[in-house]
Amino acid sequence: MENANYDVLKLENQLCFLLYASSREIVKRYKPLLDKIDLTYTQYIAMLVLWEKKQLTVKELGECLYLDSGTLTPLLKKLEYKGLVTRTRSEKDERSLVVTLTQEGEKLKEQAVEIPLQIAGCINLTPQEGKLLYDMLHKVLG
Amino acid sequence: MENANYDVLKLENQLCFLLYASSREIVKRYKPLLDKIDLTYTQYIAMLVLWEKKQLTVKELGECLYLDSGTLTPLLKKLEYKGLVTRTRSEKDERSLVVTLTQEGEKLKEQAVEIPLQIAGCINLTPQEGKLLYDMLHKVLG
DNA sequence: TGTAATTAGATTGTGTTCAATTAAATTGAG
DNA sequence: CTCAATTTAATTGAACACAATCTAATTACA
Repeated sequence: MENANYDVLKLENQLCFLLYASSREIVKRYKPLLDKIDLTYTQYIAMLVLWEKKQLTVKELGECLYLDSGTLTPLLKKLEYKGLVTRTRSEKDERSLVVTLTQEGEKLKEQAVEIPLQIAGCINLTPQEGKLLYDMLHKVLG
Repeated sequence: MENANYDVLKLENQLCFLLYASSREIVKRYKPLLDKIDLTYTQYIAMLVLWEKKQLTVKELGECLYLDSGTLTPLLKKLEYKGLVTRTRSEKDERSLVVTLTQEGEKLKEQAVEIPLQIAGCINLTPQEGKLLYDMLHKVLG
Protein backbone atom coordinates (compact mmCIF):
# COMPACT_ATOMS: atom_id res chain seq x y z
CA MET A 1 0.00 0.00 0.00
CA GLU A 2 1.88 3.06 -1.22
CA ASN A 3 -0.42 5.73 0.16
CA ALA A 4 -1.50 4.46 3.55
CA ASN A 5 -4.26 6.62 4.96
CA TYR A 6 -2.59 8.61 7.70
CA ASP A 7 -5.69 10.69 8.37
CA VAL A 8 -6.47 8.58 11.41
CA LEU A 9 -3.29 9.98 12.92
CA LYS A 10 -4.44 13.56 12.68
CA LEU A 11 -4.75 15.06 16.07
CA GLU A 12 -8.15 16.62 15.53
CA ASN A 13 -9.50 13.18 14.90
CA GLN A 14 -8.29 11.88 18.17
CA LEU A 15 -11.12 11.51 20.62
CA CYS A 16 -8.62 10.37 23.20
CA PHE A 17 -6.62 13.57 22.93
CA LEU A 18 -9.76 15.64 23.46
CA LEU A 19 -10.55 13.61 26.54
CA TYR A 20 -7.03 14.10 27.85
CA ALA A 21 -6.98 17.85 27.13
CA SER A 22 -10.48 18.45 28.49
CA SER A 23 -9.69 16.65 31.70
CA ARG A 24 -6.65 18.82 32.35
CA GLU A 25 -8.58 21.94 31.40
CA ILE A 26 -11.34 21.17 33.89
CA VAL A 27 -8.89 20.43 36.68
CA LYS A 28 -7.29 23.80 35.95
CA ARG A 29 -10.67 25.50 36.38
CA TYR A 30 -11.00 23.91 39.82
CA LYS A 31 -7.67 25.31 40.97
CA PRO A 32 -8.70 28.83 42.06
CA LEU A 33 -11.68 27.40 43.95
CA LEU A 34 -9.68 24.63 45.59
CA ASP A 35 -6.88 27.01 46.54
CA LYS A 36 -9.34 28.67 48.91
CA ILE A 37 -9.70 25.46 50.92
CA ASP A 38 -6.07 24.41 50.40
CA LEU A 39 -6.80 21.19 48.50
CA THR A 40 -5.42 19.89 45.22
CA TYR A 41 -7.86 18.29 42.78
CA THR A 42 -6.82 14.76 43.72
CA GLN A 43 -7.12 15.57 47.41
CA TYR A 44 -10.55 17.06 46.71
CA ILE A 45 -11.96 13.95 45.04
CA ALA A 46 -10.59 11.85 47.89
CA MET A 47 -12.40 14.16 50.31
CA LEU A 48 -15.59 13.86 48.22
CA VAL A 49 -15.60 10.13 48.87
CA LEU A 50 -14.82 10.62 52.55
CA TRP A 51 -17.55 13.22 53.00
CA GLU A 52 -19.95 10.61 51.72
CA LYS A 53 -18.62 7.47 53.40
CA LYS A 54 -16.94 8.87 56.53
CA GLN A 55 -14.62 5.89 56.71
CA LEU A 56 -13.13 3.37 54.31
CA THR A 57 -9.93 1.48 53.53
CA VAL A 58 -7.25 2.64 51.12
CA LYS A 59 -8.25 -0.22 48.84
CA GLU A 60 -11.89 0.88 48.79
CA LEU A 61 -10.91 4.49 48.21
CA GLY A 62 -8.65 3.37 45.38
CA GLU A 63 -11.53 1.51 43.76
CA CYS A 64 -13.73 4.60 43.96
CA LEU A 65 -11.09 6.86 42.42
CA TYR A 66 -9.32 4.38 40.12
CA LEU A 67 -6.06 5.17 41.91
CA ASP A 68 -3.50 2.88 43.53
CA SER A 69 -1.50 3.09 46.75
CA GLY A 70 1.40 4.69 44.92
CA THR A 71 -0.76 7.76 44.48
CA LEU A 72 -2.91 7.47 47.57
CA THR A 73 -0.32 6.77 50.25
CA PRO A 74 1.46 10.14 50.01
CA LEU A 75 -1.84 11.94 49.37
CA LEU A 76 -3.49 10.50 52.49
CA LYS A 77 -0.42 11.28 54.57
CA LYS A 78 -0.84 14.90 53.50
CA LEU A 79 -4.54 14.91 54.40
CA GLU A 80 -3.61 13.39 57.76
CA TYR A 81 -0.95 16.06 58.27
CA LYS A 82 -3.59 18.71 57.58
CA GLY A 83 -5.82 17.12 60.21
CA LEU A 84 -8.60 16.18 57.78
CA VAL A 85 -8.33 12.38 58.19
CA THR A 86 -6.83 9.75 60.45
CA ARG A 87 -5.00 6.63 59.23
CA THR A 88 -5.14 3.47 61.35
CA ARG A 89 -4.60 -0.21 60.66
CA SER A 90 -7.74 -2.31 60.69
CA GLU A 91 -8.03 -4.57 63.74
CA LYS A 92 -9.72 -7.28 61.73
CA ASP A 93 -7.01 -7.31 59.07
CA GLU A 94 -3.73 -5.62 59.81
CA ARG A 95 -2.99 -5.35 56.09
CA SER A 96 -5.79 -2.85 55.61
CA LEU A 97 -5.40 0.81 56.42
CA VAL A 98 -8.60 2.53 57.50
CA VAL A 99 -9.00 6.18 56.58
CA THR A 100 -11.46 8.13 58.73
CA LEU A 101 -12.79 11.65 58.35
CA THR A 102 -12.03 13.91 61.33
CA GLN A 103 -14.29 16.66 62.72
CA GLU A 104 -12.01 19.13 60.96
CA GLY A 105 -12.45 17.18 57.72
CA GLU A 106 -16.21 17.11 58.18
CA LYS A 107 -16.25 20.86 58.70
CA LEU A 108 -14.43 21.50 55.43
CA LYS A 109 -17.44 20.08 53.60
CA GLU A 110 -19.41 23.24 54.37
CA GLN A 111 -16.95 25.32 52.40
CA ALA A 112 -16.67 22.79 49.59
CA VAL A 113 -20.38 22.62 48.93
CA GLU A 114 -20.17 25.81 46.85
CA ILE A 115 -17.66 24.39 44.39
CA PRO A 116 -19.75 22.13 42.11
CA LEU A 117 -22.16 24.91 41.18
CA GLN A 118 -19.35 27.32 40.47
CA ILE A 119 -17.67 24.76 38.23
CA ALA A 120 -20.92 23.98 36.44
CA GLY A 121 -21.24 27.69 35.80
CA CYS A 122 -18.00 27.85 33.86
CA ILE A 123 -18.53 24.72 31.77
CA ASN A 124 -20.07 25.50 28.46
CA LEU A 125 -22.70 22.73 28.37
CA THR A 126 -26.46 22.64 28.78
CA PRO A 127 -27.82 20.19 31.38
CA GLN A 128 -28.91 17.95 28.51
CA GLU A 129 -25.45 17.95 27.00
CA GLY A 130 -23.97 17.35 30.42
CA LYS A 131 -26.16 14.29 30.84
CA LEU A 132 -25.15 12.98 27.41
CA LEU A 133 -21.47 13.51 28.17
CA TYR A 134 -21.94 11.85 31.54
CA ASP A 135 -23.55 8.77 29.98
CA MET A 136 -20.89 8.39 27.34
CA LEU A 137 -18.02 8.74 29.77
CA HIS A 138 -19.66 6.04 31.86
CA LYS A 139 -19.59 3.79 28.81
CA VAL A 140 -15.94 4.58 28.14
CA LEU A 141 -15.04 3.80 31.73
CA GLY A 142 -16.98 0.53 31.38
CA MET B 1 -30.18 26.42 56.06
CA GLU B 2 -29.98 23.42 58.39
CA ASN B 3 -29.98 20.69 55.77
CA ALA B 4 -27.87 21.97 52.92
CA ASN B 5 -28.14 19.72 49.92
CA TYR B 6 -24.85 17.90 49.79
CA ASP B 7 -25.94 15.68 46.91
CA VAL B 8 -24.00 17.85 44.49
CA LEU B 9 -20.89 16.69 46.27
CA LYS B 10 -21.54 13.04 45.57
CA LEU B 11 -18.87 11.63 43.40
CA GLU B 12 -21.17 9.86 40.99
CA ASN B 13 -22.66 13.21 40.13
CA GLN B 14 -19.36 14.68 39.22
CA LEU B 15 -18.97 14.99 35.50
CA CYS B 16 -15.49 16.33 36.03
CA PHE B 17 -14.40 13.26 37.90
CA LEU B 18 -15.66 11.03 35.08
CA LEU B 19 -13.69 13.10 32.62
CA TYR B 20 -10.58 12.82 34.75
CA ALA B 21 -10.97 9.06 35.31
CA SER B 22 -11.84 8.32 31.67
CA SER B 23 -8.85 10.25 30.44
CA ARG B 24 -6.48 8.25 32.61
CA GLU B 25 -8.20 5.01 31.66
CA ILE B 26 -7.77 5.71 27.94
CA VAL B 27 -4.12 6.64 28.34
CA LYS B 28 -3.63 3.34 30.15
CA ARG B 29 -5.10 1.49 27.19
CA TYR B 30 -2.56 3.15 24.92
CA LYS B 31 0.34 1.99 27.04
CA PRO B 32 0.86 -1.57 25.69
CA LEU B 33 0.62 -0.26 22.13
CA LEU B 34 2.96 2.67 22.75
CA ASP B 35 5.46 0.47 24.59
CA LYS B 36 6.12 -1.27 21.28
CA ILE B 37 7.38 1.97 19.74
CA ASP B 38 8.95 3.22 22.99
CA LEU B 39 6.80 6.35 23.39
CA THR B 40 4.81 7.63 26.35
CA TYR B 41 1.35 9.01 25.66
CA THR B 42 2.52 12.62 25.85
CA GLN B 43 5.43 11.89 23.55
CA TYR B 44 2.98 10.19 21.18
CA ILE B 45 0.65 13.18 20.86
CA ALA B 46 3.65 15.43 20.31
CA MET B 47 4.73 13.07 17.50
CA LEU B 48 1.19 13.15 16.08
CA VAL B 49 1.52 16.88 15.57
CA LEU B 50 5.02 16.53 14.13
CA TRP B 51 3.96 13.80 11.72
CA GLU B 52 1.42 16.23 10.39
CA LYS B 53 3.37 19.49 10.43
CA LYS B 54 6.98 18.24 10.07
CA GLN B 55 8.29 21.38 11.77
CA LEU B 56 7.04 23.92 14.29
CA THR B 57 8.11 25.96 17.29
CA VAL B 58 7.71 24.90 20.91
CA LYS B 59 5.11 27.62 21.29
CA GLU B 60 3.05 26.31 18.37
CA LEU B 61 3.32 22.75 19.61
CA GLY B 62 2.23 23.93 23.04
CA GLU B 63 -0.83 25.58 21.55
CA CYS B 64 -1.76 22.35 19.74
CA LEU B 65 -1.39 20.22 22.86
CA TYR B 66 -2.41 22.73 25.56
CA LEU B 67 0.95 22.18 27.22
CA ASP B 68 3.62 24.68 28.29
CA SER B 69 7.40 24.66 28.09
CA GLY B 70 7.63 23.18 31.58
CA THR B 71 6.22 19.97 30.16
CA LEU B 72 7.51 20.23 26.61
CA THR B 73 11.15 21.13 27.21
CA PRO B 74 12.11 17.87 28.94
CA LEU B 75 9.82 15.87 26.65
CA LEU B 76 11.38 17.29 23.48
CA LYS B 77 14.87 16.73 24.84
CA LYS B 78 13.96 13.07 25.21
CA LEU B 79 12.59 12.87 21.67
CA GLU B 80 15.80 14.54 20.47
CA TYR B 81 17.88 12.04 22.46
CA LYS B 82 15.95 9.22 20.77
CA GLY B 83 16.76 10.75 17.39
CA LEU B 84 13.15 11.47 16.45
CA VAL B 85 13.41 15.28 16.30
CA THR B 86 16.00 18.05 16.16
CA ARG B 87 15.85 21.24 18.26
CA THR B 88 17.35 24.43 16.84
CA ARG B 89 16.86 28.13 17.54
CA SER B 90 15.00 30.04 14.89
CA GLU B 91 17.22 32.33 12.83
CA LYS B 92 14.49 34.90 12.50
CA ASP B 93 13.81 35.01 16.24
CA GLU B 94 16.36 33.54 18.58
CA ARG B 95 13.77 33.23 21.32
CA SER B 96 11.91 30.55 19.39
CA LEU B 97 13.01 26.94 19.36
CA VAL B 98 12.17 25.08 16.15
CA VAL B 99 11.39 21.39 16.47
CA THR B 100 11.87 19.36 13.28
CA LEU B 101 10.98 15.76 12.54
CA THR B 102 13.99 13.62 11.53
CA GLN B 103 14.01 10.79 8.97
CA GLU B 104 13.98 8.42 11.94
CA GLY B 105 10.96 10.25 13.35
CA GLU B 106 9.22 10.12 10.00
CA LYS B 107 9.83 6.37 9.80
CA LEU B 108 8.19 5.76 13.17
CA LYS B 109 4.90 6.97 11.69
CA GLU B 110 4.59 3.72 9.74
CA GLN B 111 4.49 1.72 12.95
CA ALA B 112 2.20 4.21 14.69
CA VAL B 113 -0.45 4.13 12.00
CA GLU B 114 -1.87 0.92 13.46
CA ILE B 115 -2.56 2.40 16.86
CA PRO B 116 -5.74 4.48 16.39
CA LEU B 117 -7.72 1.56 15.02
CA GLN B 118 -6.58 -0.73 17.82
CA ILE B 119 -7.62 1.88 20.39
CA ALA B 120 -10.96 2.43 18.70
CA GLY B 121 -11.49 -1.32 18.90
CA CYS B 122 -11.23 -1.34 22.68
CA ILE B 123 -13.41 1.70 23.33
CA ASN B 124 -16.97 0.78 23.98
CA LEU B 125 -18.67 3.42 21.82
CA THR B 126 -20.48 3.32 18.48
CA PRO B 127 -19.24 5.76 15.82
CA GLN B 128 -22.34 7.88 16.49
CA GLU B 129 -21.61 8.01 20.20
CA GLY B 130 -17.99 8.79 19.45
CA LYS B 131 -19.06 11.74 17.33
CA LEU B 132 -21.34 13.01 20.10
CA LEU B 133 -18.60 12.68 22.70
CA TYR B 134 -16.19 14.42 20.35
CA ASP B 135 -18.53 17.37 19.84
CA MET B 136 -19.20 17.81 23.53
CA LEU B 137 -15.56 17.66 24.50
CA HIS B 138 -14.91 20.32 21.88
CA LYS B 139 -17.47 22.50 23.63
CA VAL B 140 -15.90 21.86 27.02
CA LEU B 141 -12.49 22.80 25.68
CA GLY B 142 -14.04 25.95 24.25
C1' DT C 1 -0.67 -28.08 60.25
C1' DG C 2 2.68 -25.92 57.35
C1' DT C 3 3.90 -23.82 53.38
C1' DA C 4 2.54 -21.65 48.95
C1' DA C 5 -0.29 -18.21 47.00
C1' DT C 6 -2.70 -14.10 47.56
C1' DT C 7 -3.69 -9.55 49.26
C1' DA C 8 -2.98 -4.63 51.05
C1' DG C 9 0.01 -0.95 51.45
C1' DA C 10 4.41 1.23 51.13
C1' DT C 11 8.35 2.38 48.43
C1' DT C 12 11.07 3.56 44.37
C1' DG C 13 11.86 5.44 39.92
C1' DT C 14 10.27 7.54 35.63
C1' DG C 15 7.56 10.84 33.43
C1' DT C 16 4.53 14.18 33.37
C1' DT C 17 1.70 18.75 34.70
C1' DC C 18 1.65 23.25 36.13
C1' DA C 19 2.62 27.60 38.65
C1' DA C 20 6.19 30.75 39.34
C1' DT C 21 10.50 32.62 38.30
C1' DT C 22 14.44 33.66 35.34
C1' DA C 23 17.02 35.01 31.25
C1' DA C 24 17.56 36.34 26.72
C1' DA C 25 15.66 38.33 22.56
C1' DT C 26 12.47 41.33 20.42
C1' DT C 27 9.14 45.05 20.10
C1' DG C 28 7.19 49.48 20.88
C1' DA C 29 6.31 54.02 22.79
C1' DG C 30 8.22 58.41 23.59
C1' DC D 1 17.21 55.78 18.98
C1' DT D 2 16.49 53.81 23.85
C1' DC D 3 14.67 51.87 27.60
C1' DA D 4 10.49 49.64 29.34
C1' DA D 5 7.25 46.05 28.24
C1' DT D 6 6.48 41.81 26.07
C1' DT D 7 7.52 37.30 24.37
C1' DT D 8 9.76 32.63 24.25
C1' DA D 9 12.02 28.93 26.51
C1' DA D 10 14.24 27.02 30.35
C1' DT D 11 14.35 26.07 35.17
C1' DT D 12 12.59 24.92 39.73
C1' DG D 13 9.59 22.92 43.03
C1' DA D 14 5.31 20.61 44.40
C1' DA D 15 2.05 17.04 43.43
C1' DC D 16 0.48 13.56 41.02
C1' DA D 17 0.13 8.77 38.10
C1' DC D 18 1.65 4.41 37.53
C1' DA D 19 4.60 0.27 36.82
C1' DA D 20 7.47 -2.61 39.45
C1' DT D 21 9.09 -4.31 43.63
C1' DC D 22 8.97 -5.24 48.56
C1' DT D 23 7.05 -6.50 53.11
C1' DA D 24 3.82 -8.10 56.21
C1' DA D 25 -0.53 -10.30 56.99
C1' DT D 26 -3.94 -13.52 55.70
C1' DT D 27 -5.88 -17.38 53.19
C1' DA D 28 -5.96 -21.80 51.00
C1' DC D 29 -4.68 -26.26 49.97
C1' DA D 30 -2.00 -30.50 50.15
